[in-house]
Amino acid sequence: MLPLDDYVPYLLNRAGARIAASFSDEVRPFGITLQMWRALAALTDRDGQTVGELSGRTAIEISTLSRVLDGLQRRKLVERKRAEDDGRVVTLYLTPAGRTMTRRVIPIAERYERVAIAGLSARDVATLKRLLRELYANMDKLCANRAASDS
Amino acid sequence: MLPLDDYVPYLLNRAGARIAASFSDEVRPFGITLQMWRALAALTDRDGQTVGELSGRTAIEISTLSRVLDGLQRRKLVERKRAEDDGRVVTLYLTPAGRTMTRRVIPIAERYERVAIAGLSARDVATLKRLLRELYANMDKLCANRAASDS
DNA sequence: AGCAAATATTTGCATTTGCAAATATCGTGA
DNA sequence: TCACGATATTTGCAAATGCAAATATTTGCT
Repeated sequence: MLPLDDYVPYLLNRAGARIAASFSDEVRPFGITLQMWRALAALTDRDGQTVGELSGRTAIEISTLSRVLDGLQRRKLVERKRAEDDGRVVTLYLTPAGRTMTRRVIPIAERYERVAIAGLSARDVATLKRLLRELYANMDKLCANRAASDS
Repeated sequence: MLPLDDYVPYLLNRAGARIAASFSDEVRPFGITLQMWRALAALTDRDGQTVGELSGRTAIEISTLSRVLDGLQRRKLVERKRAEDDGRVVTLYLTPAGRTMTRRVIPIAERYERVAIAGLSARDVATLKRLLRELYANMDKLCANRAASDS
């Protein structure tokens, strides 16, 4: 049979959905959505990324991301620049207001990290992070294979 | 600063989004969505659940779930029954067609489990499952606290 | 140089989502 | 028993999402 509580994708989805819902509530007062925050955070981490890179890093579907960026741009938190060397590519930069927004939200994000891993040992947390990264890499490989076999 | 690749909610969201997107592609040919599958799987695990219970178990927002159930009912995969002892409650049952659908999709789900955890030791997998369950419980506590303080 | 294929991003359109309000039923205390 | 608050589910409506097609630019081939 199907032991649901022992099935990794289910556990992952469920935990992810719960934390996403809570965090959405937290950033709403700032006038941004969870996806907007995820894009902002990824841009804070590294400036000047392209839309495609950002999509890969955040796992936000690229056309969705394009509209998330519309919102961020309208709110003057992010700037889009057409790259000079390759006119197809759009590079993304935080505005000063975007940086301010990030500074304000980071404490909340840090609180969520603490709440999420409450009661876990440092060793467990390190393991969890490593495993989530490996899992992501595994799914990436699958995507690549599927893309290759579609052609 | 914000070491994004070391931040649990981000890693979780990212891995969850990626696996969800791939799995959606897999169940689409069966005419169902990922959320429909998650509901079906949870009902296979235990029959006769209420809408609220199912929402809690799947972390699908309850009004969304209500409409997911509309879809499942229209496809004759799930039946809604008003409970006899409490007229507010709706209990949910798989139809034979629902059970057939589940039987067909389970092999795909099992393949995804294998792909997701490829390269991880049995010990690591056990740890991952335990940690994901604890994390979910932690977020549940947070939700409960927030709900209490809102009143 | 010139054109077809490849790559990056955006947009059209239909579906899905979720907050808030509505609806339906139950439980409790006067 | 009759209101009134609590609980369970559904629905209204606006926003978010994602597939497929459109657009814009570059690269490779001749």
